[in-house]
Amino acid sequence: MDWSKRQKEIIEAAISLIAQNGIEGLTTKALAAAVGISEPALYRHFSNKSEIVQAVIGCFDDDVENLKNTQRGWQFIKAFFAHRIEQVKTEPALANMIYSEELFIHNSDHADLMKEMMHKHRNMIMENIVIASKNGVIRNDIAPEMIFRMLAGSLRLLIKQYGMSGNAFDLCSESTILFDTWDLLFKVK
Amino acid sequence: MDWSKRQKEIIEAAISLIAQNGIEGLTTKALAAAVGISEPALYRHFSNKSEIVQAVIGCFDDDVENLKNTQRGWQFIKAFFAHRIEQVKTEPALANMIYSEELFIHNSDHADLMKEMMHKHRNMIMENIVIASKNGVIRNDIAPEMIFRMLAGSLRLLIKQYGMSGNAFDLCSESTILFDTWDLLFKVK
Amino acid sequence: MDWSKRQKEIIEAAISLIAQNGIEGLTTKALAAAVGISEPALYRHFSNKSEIVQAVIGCFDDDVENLKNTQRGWQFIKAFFAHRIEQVKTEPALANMIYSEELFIHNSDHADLMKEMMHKHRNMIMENIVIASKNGVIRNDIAPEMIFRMLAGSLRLLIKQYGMSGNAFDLCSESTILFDTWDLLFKVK
Amino acid sequence: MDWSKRQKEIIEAAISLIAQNGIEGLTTKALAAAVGISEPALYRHFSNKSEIVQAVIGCFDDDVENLKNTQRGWQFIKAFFAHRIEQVKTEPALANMIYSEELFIHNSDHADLMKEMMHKHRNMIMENIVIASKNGVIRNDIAPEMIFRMLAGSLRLLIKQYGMSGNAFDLCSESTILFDTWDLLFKVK
DNA sequence: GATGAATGAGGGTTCATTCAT
DNA sequence: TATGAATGAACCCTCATTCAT
Repeated sequence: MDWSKRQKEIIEAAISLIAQNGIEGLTTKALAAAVGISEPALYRHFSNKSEIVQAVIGCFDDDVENLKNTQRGWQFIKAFFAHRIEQVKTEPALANMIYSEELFIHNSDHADLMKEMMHKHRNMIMENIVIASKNGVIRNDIAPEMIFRMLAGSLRLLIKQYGMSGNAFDLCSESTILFDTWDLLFKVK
Repeated sequence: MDWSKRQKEIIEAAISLIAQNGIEGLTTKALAAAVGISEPALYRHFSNKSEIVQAVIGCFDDDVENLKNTQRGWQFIKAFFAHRIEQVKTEPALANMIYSEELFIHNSDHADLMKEMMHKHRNMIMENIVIASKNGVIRNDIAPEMIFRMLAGSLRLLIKQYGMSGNAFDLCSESTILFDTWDLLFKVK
Repeated sequence: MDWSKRQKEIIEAAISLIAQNGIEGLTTKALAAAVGISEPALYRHFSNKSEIVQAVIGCFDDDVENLKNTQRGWQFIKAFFAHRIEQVKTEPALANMIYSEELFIHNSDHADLMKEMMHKHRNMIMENIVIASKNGVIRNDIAPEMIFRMLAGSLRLLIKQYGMSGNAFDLCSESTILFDTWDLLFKVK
Repeated sequence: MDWSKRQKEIIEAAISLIAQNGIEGLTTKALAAAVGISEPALYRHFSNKSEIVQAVIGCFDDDVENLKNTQRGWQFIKAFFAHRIEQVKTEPALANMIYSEELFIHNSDHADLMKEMMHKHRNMIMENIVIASKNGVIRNDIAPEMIFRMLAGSLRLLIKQYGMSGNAFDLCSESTILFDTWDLLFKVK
C-alpha cells in the first residue's frame, strides 16, 4: 500500500495509541489529538476507523515479500524472525500488539485480514522448515508443525515479555541467545 | 476467593463474552443480559465492572497452589502445562483469553494483578527448570530463561491456534505430541 | 400499539418538532429537550430514532378501524375525512405532516410503512365509493379513482393550507363547506 | 434568473437528489459528486447551499408568466395544470417535490419564497375561476375557493401518486381523464 | 475556475453507573 | 434482592463552509 504522508502519520499514531492503551485506546478523538488535527480531518485520509485499523494490521506484513525472494530454508526462518525483532526495535510500540491477535480478532472486519496474514506467514515458515529438514540442515525427527510452534512460540513470548516489561531489557542480545538456542536444539551438527 | 452462586454465574458469563467478543464485548448491558438479570443487579454482586474483570483474571490462577505442593522438577512443569490444557478443554472460551494479556494490561486496575500472576507462574516454572537441570533430568547447556521461553511460548501458541481455529483440532493429541517433543529436545536420555 | 406514558410524551413531542421544523428538526437532542429528559433516556423507551418516527406514522392510522366497522358507503367517506379534520383540530401540529409523505418516504425504514398505510386508506375509501355508487347514493358516471382524487385531494389541500397559514382560519367551517360541495357535486339528488 | 451552464447543472443535480432522497439527501458532498466537481467548487457558482435551494424552488415558477399572457378563464386553468403535468413528464424527479412544501417550508430562508409563489399561483387560478364563472363557462353555485381546492387538490394528489408509485402509470392519460372529470363536474353544458 | 485539507457544530448511539422504588 | 428510569461522558461520523494553493 502507498500511503500519503498524513496517512502514515495517522497509522503511526494509531500504533502508538493501541500499544499504550489497547484497542480501546484507539478513539478518533485520541487519534486526532495525537496527530494534531481535528476528528473530521481523519476522514479526509481514511474513510472510516476500520480502514485505519486495517492499515495498522497491514504493517505487520511489511517487507516480508522481500525476505521470501532472497532466502531459503533455515536461513529464511532466522531472517524472518530477525526481521520481527528489527521491526520491534525500530518501533517499540509494536511489541505490544504485533502478536496480540485478540486486539483485532473480535471485529469481523479485521479478523479475516489478520487470520489470512497469520496463515500466510505460518505457511512460509512451515515450507522452509520442510526445506531445511530435507536438506539435512535441521533434524527431521520432529514434525514441522511442532518445530514451528517451538520457534514462533518462543519468539512471540520473548517479544511479549519485552513489551510488558516496558522495553526493560536488551531485546537484541536476548534474541541472539534465543536464535543460538534454536541452532543448538534443531540444527544437525 | 469465595464467590456466591450468582457471582460465579456472572464471572462465567463474563469469560464467555470476552472470549466471543473481546474485552470490548464485555459491557454491563451484555453481561446482564447473558446472566438474565438487570444491569443494576450486577452492582449487588460486584461493586463495579473492574471487580468483575479482576475476578475473571483470578480464574487463571486456580488450582496452581495444589500443583506446587505435589510435584517438583520436570514433572511439575509438565503438570503445570497439562493443567492449562485441561482448563482450556473444560472451558474452551478460555483459549481466547488465557494468554491474551493485552486484553487487560491497558487498564491499570488489572495490569498489576495480571503481571503479578505472570511473574509468579514464570518463577514457579523457572525454579523447577533449575531443579530438573540440577537433577540431571534435563540438559543443562541452555539457560533456564531460554528453556522457559521455548516451553511456555510453544504452549501459548498452541492454545492460541486452538482458540483462533474455533477449537477446530484435537487439543489433547496435539498437546501430547508437543510434550513428547519437549522430552525429545530437553530430557537427558 | 400500546405506548407507555413516557412513550406517548415522546411521540407527541416528536410530532410537534416535525410540524415546526420538518423532519430535519427531529433530532434526538431537540426531542430529549422537548420531553425534558436526556438523550440517552430516549433509548430506554424506543430502541432507536427510527422506531420513534414509525410510532409517529402509526398515529395517522388511529381509530380508522373503528370507523370501518360502523359506517358504509358515502357515510363512511364523510366520516373518514371528518375524522381527519378532527385529528388536526385536536393536534394542530399534525396539519403540517399528516399529508407530507415526503417527510418519511425517503427513508426505506419508513417508506414501506407509509405506503402500506396510504394504500390501506385508499382502498377503504375506494371500496366505499363503489358501494355508494352502486347504491345510487352518488353518481356513477365518474371513475371511482377520479372521485377519490377529487375528494382526498381537496381535503389534503385544505389541511395543508390550514397548516401553512399557521392555523389562521376556521378549519371546521371550511371543511363543512367542502363537504357540502362534495354532496353537491357527487350526490344523486 | 439567468443561470450559467454550470449553475444549471447544479440545479438539476439538486432536484434529482431531493427527488430521490428528500431534502436530507441534498448535501454538498452528494451534490458535488453528482455534478462531478469538488465541494468547494460549488461555492464558485452559488454563495451557499440556501441559494441553491432557492434556485430549485424558482424552477416551479418557470414559464407561468407566459401562460398568463396568452390564456384566460377556464382555458387558463386547464393550461396551467397541463403545464404542471408537462413539467413532471419532462423531469419526473419533480413529481416528488413540486407539491412538497414541507421540504422547504421549515427553513425561513425558503419559506417566504415558497409561500409567495403558492399565493401567486393560487391568486392567478382564483381570478380565472371567477372569470370563468362570470362568463357562464363554469357553474357559479360553488365558492371559487372550493373549486380551487377541488382542482388543485386533485391534481396535486395525482402527481404525488405518480411520484410515489415510481412513475408507474401513464400520467398523460390519467391527467386527461381528470381534466374531463373537471369539465363534467364544473362546466356548464 | 478548481481543489485538497481542514474544521466547529452537530448527528445518532452506547457506555458504566446511580437512585428511587 | 431486584429493577425501571435516568444520566454525563464518550463513541464514530457527517454537515456546510473556509482557505491556501
